[in-house]
This record gives sequence, C-alpha cells and structure tokens, in this order.
Amino acid sequence: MPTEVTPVPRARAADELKQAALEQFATVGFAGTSLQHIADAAGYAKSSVLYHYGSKEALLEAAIEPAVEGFEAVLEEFLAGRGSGRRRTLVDRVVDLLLLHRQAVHVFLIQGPSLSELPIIARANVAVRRLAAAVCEERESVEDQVRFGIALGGAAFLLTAGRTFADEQMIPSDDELRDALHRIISEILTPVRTTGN
Amino acid sequence: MPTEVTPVPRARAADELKQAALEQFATVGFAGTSLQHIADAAGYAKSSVLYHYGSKEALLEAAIEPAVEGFEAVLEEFLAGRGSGRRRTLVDRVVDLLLLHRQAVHVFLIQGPSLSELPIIARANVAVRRLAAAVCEERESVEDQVRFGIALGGAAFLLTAGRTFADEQMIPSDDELRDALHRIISEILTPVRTTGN
DNA sequence: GCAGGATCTGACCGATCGGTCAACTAGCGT
DNA sequence: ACGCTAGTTGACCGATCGGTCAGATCCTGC
Repeated sequence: MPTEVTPVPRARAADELKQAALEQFATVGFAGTSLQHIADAAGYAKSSVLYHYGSKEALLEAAIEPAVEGFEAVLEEFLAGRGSGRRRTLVDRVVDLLLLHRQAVHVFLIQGPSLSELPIIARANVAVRRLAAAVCEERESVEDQVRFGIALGGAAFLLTAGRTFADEQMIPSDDELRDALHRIISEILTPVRTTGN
Repeated sequence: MPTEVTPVPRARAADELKQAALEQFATVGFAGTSLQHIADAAGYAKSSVLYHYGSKEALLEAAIEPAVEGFEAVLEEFLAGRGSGRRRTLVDRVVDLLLLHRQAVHVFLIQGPSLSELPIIARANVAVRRLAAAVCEERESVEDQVRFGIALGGAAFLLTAGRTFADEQMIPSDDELRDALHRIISEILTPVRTTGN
C-alpha cells in the first residue's frame, strides 16, 4: 500500500483554486467568471473558494499580485540602476515576467480599464504607466507611445489569446518564445535605424 | 415648422443599443456585460434590447459582423490580386479596419478563444487565421507567427485598452494613429533579415 | 376617428450570481 | 478518550442574470 495518492498535499487547495481562477479570469474575464466555475474546474465546492479567499476580488488580488510585484521590482531595479545596458536588461526582465505571469498580465492589461476600481488593478495600472514612461524615457512622442503599446499589448495577446490563431502543431516552446519576443520587442522599441540594412 | 427635431430617425434605437453594447463588450467582456447595463447606457429598457435583437448573442453578432465582413473582404481582395504592392495595400486596408472597427476587433481578438462556439466569432477566428497565413505567406516560421501576433494583438490593445495607460492630454488623432500604426506594423512584419522573397 | 403595425415597457419566470452560515469531517496534541 | 483547529461542504439568502409576454404608446394610412 504505497502512499502515492497524496504525496505532496502542501497548500494544495488554495493554489489549485488560484490557478483555476487565473485561467478563467484570463480567458472569460473577471466579470464573466463565476466562483462556481472556478470551484468546478478545481474540483471543489463554491464554498471552499470563499473559505480560502474571502471574496471574488480577494481571489483576483491573490492571483495577480505576484505578477504586479514582479513588474514593480523590475521597474525599481531599472530606475535605480545606471549604465549602458539598462534598457536591454529591462526588456530582458520584462519578457521573462511576461512569460512567467502571462495570464496575470493578460488580466490587468486587457481588463485594467474596466477593473481600475480594484486596488490591485489600480496598482498594476500605475506600474504599467511608469513602465511606459521608463521605456519611452524623455522622448514622449506619439509614435513612442504607440510603439510601447504595441510591444506590450502584442506580447500579452500573443501569449494568451493568440494561441488560438496559431497552427496547432506549431506550438513554440517558452525558450523559442522568449528569444523571438526579446528580439522583436527590442526591434519595435528601437526606432527605425536604416531598415534597408 | 422645421423638421430638425428628428430629421433622420431611421433605426435610431437599434443603432444606439448596438453601439452601447459594443462598448460594453469591448471593455467588460461579453460574459461580463448584462443586457440591463446596455439598456441603461443607451437609455432604454432591457426589454427593448431583446425586441430589436432577439438574444444577447444576436446582439453581439449584429455588433461585430460589419467588422468581420470588412476583414473577409480585404482578405479576398488580397488573395485575388497580384502585383508588387499587394502586401503594402493589405497592411493599409487592415490598419483602416482596425481604426474603424476598433471595439469589434478587440472583442473577437481578445475574447475569440472563449466565444468560439458562437458562429460569428468562429467566422472571425477563421478570417484571422487566413489573414495570418496570408501575411506570413509560405514562410511559416515561429518568428513570423510571433511577429504577426504582436502586430495584430498590439494594435488591438493599443486602440482600446491601451488608452488607459496613455497620458490624458496626449490623445492622438486617428490620422496620427493611422500613420504611426502603418509605419510600425509594416516594420514589424518586415524582418530585418534580408529575405529577398 | 380609427384600425393596425411598429415600438417600448413593466411584470414576471427559472436559473445563476456572490456571499453567509452551520454542520460535518478529518487530523493532532493531550 | 477529549477538545481544538483547519478544511470542506450543502443549504440558503437577496440580487441579478437572460429571456418571455401581455399590454401601453406611438405613428401612419384610411
């Protein structure tokens, strides 16, 4: 009689529910996700969701807070540092965060406008605005804003909803994605330097 | 006795409700939008929504069908044509469609995966896939798919949710946006590597 | 005036929403 | 054995969901 049934029961339920909620939030949206669906997806009762997280909003906060904190940390690191490789390092870190927290990013980027009354979303929106200012630096032309928006929103789209439109047999690995994302985003954020080259 | 009060009362309510619905769908999501909110935003009763459009799904279909048809038409034009300026013309047309139907595009791009059971959304998803194939042409590398996804999803994000993260006093005009979008998207879709084609 | 269609609405329906609560079942130190 | 705590759940609550339906109101042709 091996004990293989539940070898690692550590914080099982809370994390399972959080992950199920994150997937629903990123696909159907926060308003369109019901606690019942989250509970069903994770194999629990609706009451259990409200036991581990006091409310639907608290669940959202727990689900995306790590991602927001990641962006804030990367931003602080960039603002505190100096040197020539700063921008490159920033793009590096941001791409890693996008890959690691793709669902959370999708939530507070796409649904940020409609959920800005929630404290955690407001925090995320502030972080994104500061990131935009950092990337565009002092040159705050319209084109720079557009470049930043396309790069960030495009990456968020690609990593979640975009998978639906790709060929099924062509699912790139995260390493491939990281490589391509870093190259393309750097290219987008670096204004045209003689494309003919 | 001027007839200025209601010079063009043609299909007034239906269009107002459709527009209100489109804005809600694009911001809060289809599942998160209630018929009551749509009716309130347009100044009608919930019953009126269901009088003009038989169901919530029918309302969504009416709201985004023009955009889907626009993309299908542009796609057909591209596939039927020949010549050197085809790709440039395609990007031109697509950017115009993105600006004209920005909310509808946001709906079937972002929520496409979760609403694919609705016929109109399935149609839109097919159109987007065909567009991806047309843009990437025969070269179907991972990087090309990523470039297309970033360009399309980034533009969709920028034109709707992205406005939240921009400076309030820096709201670019549609002409500025069209110009910047066309330049940047062309740049993204044209790899730096010298693939002569 | 009046019939009749188009439009608009409130009342209502069953289902589901987020959330509360009491009860139940483990496990665990004593 | 005991009590205690954490975890889990079904029953239940008021509110809201999408949708139905019978009128009320309007406009227009006669």
